[in-house]
Amino acid sequence: MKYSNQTRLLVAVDCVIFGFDGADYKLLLIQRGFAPEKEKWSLMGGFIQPSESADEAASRILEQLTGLKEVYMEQIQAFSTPERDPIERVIALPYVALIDIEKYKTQINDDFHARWYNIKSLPNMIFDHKEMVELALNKLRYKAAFHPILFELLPEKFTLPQLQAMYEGLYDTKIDKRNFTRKVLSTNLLKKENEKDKSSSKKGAYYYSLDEEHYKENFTNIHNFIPRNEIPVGNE
Amino acid sequence: MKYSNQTRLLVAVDCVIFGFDGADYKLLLIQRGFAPEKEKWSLMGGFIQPSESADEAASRILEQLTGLKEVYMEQIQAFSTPERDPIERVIALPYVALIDIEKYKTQINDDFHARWYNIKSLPNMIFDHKEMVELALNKLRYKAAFHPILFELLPEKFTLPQLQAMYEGLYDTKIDKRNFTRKVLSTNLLKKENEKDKSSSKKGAYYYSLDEEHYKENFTNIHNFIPRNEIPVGNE
DNA sequence: TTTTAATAGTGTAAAAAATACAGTTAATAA
DNA sequence: TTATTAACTGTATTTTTTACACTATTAAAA
Repeated sequence: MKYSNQTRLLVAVDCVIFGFDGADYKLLLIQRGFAPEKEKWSLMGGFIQPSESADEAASRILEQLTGLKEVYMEQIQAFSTPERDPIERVIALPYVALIDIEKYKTQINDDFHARWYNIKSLPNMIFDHKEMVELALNKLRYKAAFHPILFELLPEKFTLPQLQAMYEGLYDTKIDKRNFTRKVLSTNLLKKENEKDKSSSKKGAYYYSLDEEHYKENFTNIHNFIPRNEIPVGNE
Repeated sequence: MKYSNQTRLLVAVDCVIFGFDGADYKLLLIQRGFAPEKEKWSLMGGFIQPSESADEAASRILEQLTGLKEVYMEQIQAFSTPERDPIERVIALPYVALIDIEKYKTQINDDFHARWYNIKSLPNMIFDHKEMVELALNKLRYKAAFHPILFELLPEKFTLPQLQAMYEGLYDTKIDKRNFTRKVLSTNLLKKENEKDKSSSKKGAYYYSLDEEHYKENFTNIHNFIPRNEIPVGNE
């Protein structure tokens, strides 16, 4: 038994995969292997299969490209205009994924000719993928203003200067070091390690790591790492 | 030309339509007119047609039931588990809609046997519609904590006690009247009218209305009408 | 006419949070 | 030993938020 006289459509998920390399935000793009727009740059995506939910499809597709499982992903608004794909109508469910850029470097799947692009100089992309990236970035800026999601971009151990650079990069602003440190440490989300990162200064900066338990418990709480006047006007 | 060897699916939008009657939040439900689950309560929904986007479908479906156009609507996360509809797989895109309950009362479309239910005593609903409502409520609570969206539920003229009752109802809490008034008026979103609502007190409460221009300009800004400790842990 | 009752309206002091701001420390390299 | 470079740290001020209670208005009742 089926619903009759209704049109069925292709439904795809597209992964907007962000990384942070210590200085810049990067987006992982692939070179599309098939027509139309063969060899143009594209988000990694795929059609939802009969056996899987959208979340499962997104995880599958992310793993296919990066080898990574259990990645922080979040669905954003569907893209659904009838003509967005010239071949055939496809409803796209975009997912924002935040990964530790180092974890991907080890596992390059050459099948897709993937490449990290600086988000400030993105290539032309197929269809409406650029819009998806813009929406994803707005969402990320909005959400990161209140929730500590950016930690997903960092390796297990990181320094406060790295953390601050990550926030400064996302909002393209300078934040006062003393105020930033105070706010971050007051959340008790971080544990100080007895080890320094000497790679970027003579003095060296202490490593910190996430207090995983506290992090999970307080993930959905409202935090405020960035100054009031840098909080973006909200797209969500 | 088509994408080959891919499964096409039905895609529906479902409208989670909220109203506020001065005391309680209400949800507009319909009695499903066809199998399966005929006569069970359901969100108003429908399949996306070939010519329309999801947003357009949601607007069409909302108008079909309520007669209202240009209603505040927002898409929330897709529901996509393969078995959610027993007849056939359907991907559902739920939309939250906020309407002035008075505007609907005048235009009851009897075809759907629609009814307002208090959100505190919802009937059994088909499929996963209850989950959609829960998700929509969480989203509403979260968003309304930072953005002045609840005004969409009020008529053109409303009083401060009404406004406060609406916020208190959503968060199921009591808010200090003086602090609430100060915060609300400091946004300059409201214009005081020279007229009182005498229906709920002898003294009468002054009507206020939205300063439409200021409202639209500041809609996406971050506001804070509710006390810090009532801000919900975030689902978004 | 006076009293009662019920809700609307209003201000201030204290606490908490956010901001602005600059000198000292540590370690390597010269 | 000195110079260089980035990490680290504290306080005073401003802004925001909170806590808290009495007066005003008017219709209805006495």
